[in-house]
Amino acid sequence: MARAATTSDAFNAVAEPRRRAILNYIALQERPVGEIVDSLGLRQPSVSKHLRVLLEVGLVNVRRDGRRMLYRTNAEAIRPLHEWTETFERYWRHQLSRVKERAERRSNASNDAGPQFNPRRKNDLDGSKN
Amino acid sequence: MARAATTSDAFNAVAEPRRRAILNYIALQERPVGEIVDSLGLRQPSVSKHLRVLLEVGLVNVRRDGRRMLYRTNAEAIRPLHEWTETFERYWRHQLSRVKERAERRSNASNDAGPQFNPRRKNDLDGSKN
DNA sequence: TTGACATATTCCCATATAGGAATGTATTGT
DNA sequence: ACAATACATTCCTATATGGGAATATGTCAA
Repeated sequence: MARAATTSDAFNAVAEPRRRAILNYIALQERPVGEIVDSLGLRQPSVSKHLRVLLEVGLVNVRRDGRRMLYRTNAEAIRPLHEWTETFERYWRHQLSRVKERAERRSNASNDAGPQFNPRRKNDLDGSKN
Repeated sequence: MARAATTSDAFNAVAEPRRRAILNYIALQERPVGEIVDSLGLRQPSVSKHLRVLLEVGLVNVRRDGRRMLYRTNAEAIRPLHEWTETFERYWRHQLSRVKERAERRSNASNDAGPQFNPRRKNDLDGSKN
């Protein structure tokens, strides 16, 4: 299977940084595509495509105004993300102290797992086969 | 260009629902991989791969305990997501009322853009030569 | 050492991008 | 009708995925 579609939910849709930038930009006021293009320095087709994704997952609303299309963030659709992240809020409150403890212990003995992320290098230099 | 790597940041990493499930599961207590596998009903290699992604973006920590690897959510890494979504909180506070207004206006006249998402069907049935 | 247990990694592949370029469509003004 | 404006869509392509299956790696126990 491949990665889930960007249009499958808000989580996937906002994974793309430009889409977040767009959402930020049109959160307060509805804006025509052209303004988004100019303000964010993206190409027009690119913006249209991003807006399409955002529209499909309900993260923005549109309204036509003459030849222009006015888009605006639908903040309500961001709420699920907010709520999911919120469930972790109480954990990081507690963890701040715990991290400090670790750092201090580390200055003495070394009984931990070492670097958090230290994968075997892809091209190792020793002569091991494979 | 293709989509950004799942390991490029927390936003991309948590776009995958199973990774969120894992983060939820190991938020309170560190757990060995096998428990995650059993509890979430996923395959072991799959869980290992997801944990690898989460580890690369700092969303989990690991520690070895004998033959087992104990993983735990690093809530601190979720904070950026929380903060980003938080900036929209004040918007949905205001929008609840606005949505209601719309719905009411809709019962009378129809001056809006119609359905929010109503794309041209992919395989149209009329004889138009594309 | 050997075997069992716990995890990690590799290989293969169908699928979904996101950008660039080109083109299509809708709306307005003349 | 026609040109201009504002967007949307299509086509193409390099790239990254996530699952399945198989295999590798690491650790403990006898």
